[in-house]
Amino acid sequence: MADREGPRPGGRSARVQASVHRATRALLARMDRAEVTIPLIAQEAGVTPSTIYRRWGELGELLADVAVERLRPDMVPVETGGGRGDLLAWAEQYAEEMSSGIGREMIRDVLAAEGAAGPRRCCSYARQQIAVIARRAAARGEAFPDIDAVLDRVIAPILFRILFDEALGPEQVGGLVACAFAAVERGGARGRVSGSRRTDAG
Amino acid sequence: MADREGPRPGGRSARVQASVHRATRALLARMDRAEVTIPLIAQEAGVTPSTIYRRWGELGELLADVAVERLRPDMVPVETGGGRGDLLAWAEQYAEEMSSGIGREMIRDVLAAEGAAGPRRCCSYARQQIAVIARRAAARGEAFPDIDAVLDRVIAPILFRILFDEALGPEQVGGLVACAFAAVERGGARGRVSGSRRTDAG
DNA sequence: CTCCAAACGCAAATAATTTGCTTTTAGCGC
DNA sequence: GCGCTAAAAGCAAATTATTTGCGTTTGGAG
Repeated sequence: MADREGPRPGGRSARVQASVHRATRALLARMDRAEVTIPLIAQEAGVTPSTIYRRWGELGELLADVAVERLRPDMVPVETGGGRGDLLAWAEQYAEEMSSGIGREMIRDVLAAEGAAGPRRCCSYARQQIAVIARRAAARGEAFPDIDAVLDRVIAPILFRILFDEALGPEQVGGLVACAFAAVERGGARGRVSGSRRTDAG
Repeated sequence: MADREGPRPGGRSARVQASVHRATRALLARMDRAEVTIPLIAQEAGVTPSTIYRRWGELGELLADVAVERLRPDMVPVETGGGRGDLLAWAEQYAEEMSSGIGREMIRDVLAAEGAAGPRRCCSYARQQIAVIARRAAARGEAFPDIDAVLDRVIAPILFRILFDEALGPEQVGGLVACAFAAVERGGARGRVSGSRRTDAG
């Protein structure tokens, strides 16, 4: 649970980063994304543009940085009494948040950035949330699909439809959750059909 | 099957568009994406930058335009004798192409552009290819999953892993195809678990 | 053939990005 | 606590990209 990559929280560097992030969020809320520029953000943050250029390189990297931070889950998944209900509730909320205009923009910002670090962090956020639900289910002795099966069968379709087609509604998310559970309830095994996969959670 | 959105093929407008596209592809092949700029493309295409700015607005739009065109399938899915084999072969090739460096870049370019038209076109390309396979299977009297089920269970995980995590190998793609067929072979019904969805292909 | 509107070229004006150099500041050994 | 050092920030000039107004070309319609 490292705070940020800066040297020390409280130092000037951290202060600048926080200020730039805050300014970016403020501008993003106030105006269209296409009109947000680095000089604008710099002015809003009370910082010179070259500072931002040197630190982030280009606008896309900064937007991705801000988006990843906003995408970090801030709550524990709600408890409904059963693993399936937990997953359904979480997935429905996830789909709704990601389908919103701002959610879609954040995902695209994360994907547009140069490296693969941002997308992976988002993936690991989802993994962590699902892991919490899975752990609770296991503690109750319930069957629960493998985390990667949930990623493939629930998260992947949700994001795919948002990015490439049209966002799914709650009912269709329910179908995905049912599909994820179908395999577990059929065989005694985990939900995954094919070969092994690493099980790290980020 | 419209050719392009231009007025007429052969007109000046179409010639310019073709030249710009060609120049973009050439530069993309020759140098890093981060170094490709509109003035550079204009020079390579023998066109003034303002033409590109007025037509595409920004680099991202042009890159997306070029990427969508490159993503358009240029072959009919190979026939293996059965729908399942057809789907497996097609999905494996699709996963491999999309996992490559250039494939990943094209997907990201398409997603980064402003409107939703690019991503939708890519989605409909996949739909069309799957529809071809499904039609062949139907002609043979075989059971075959609903196209949307294939999108959710095969395409979505493939793209999700490429974009957010780590690309799947052929073996794992096989697992996805098996999953898509599991529901069809279980019930007599289509592969989809939940409510209705539009069935347009394009 | 002539006209019209859309698309292009050109060049000036504006805005963004890069860069060299100076100044500030956090972390560290004394 | 006190200076030292290196990383990060500020500043301003230089470069590069983007926008824009206006004249010219061109494809299509009457």
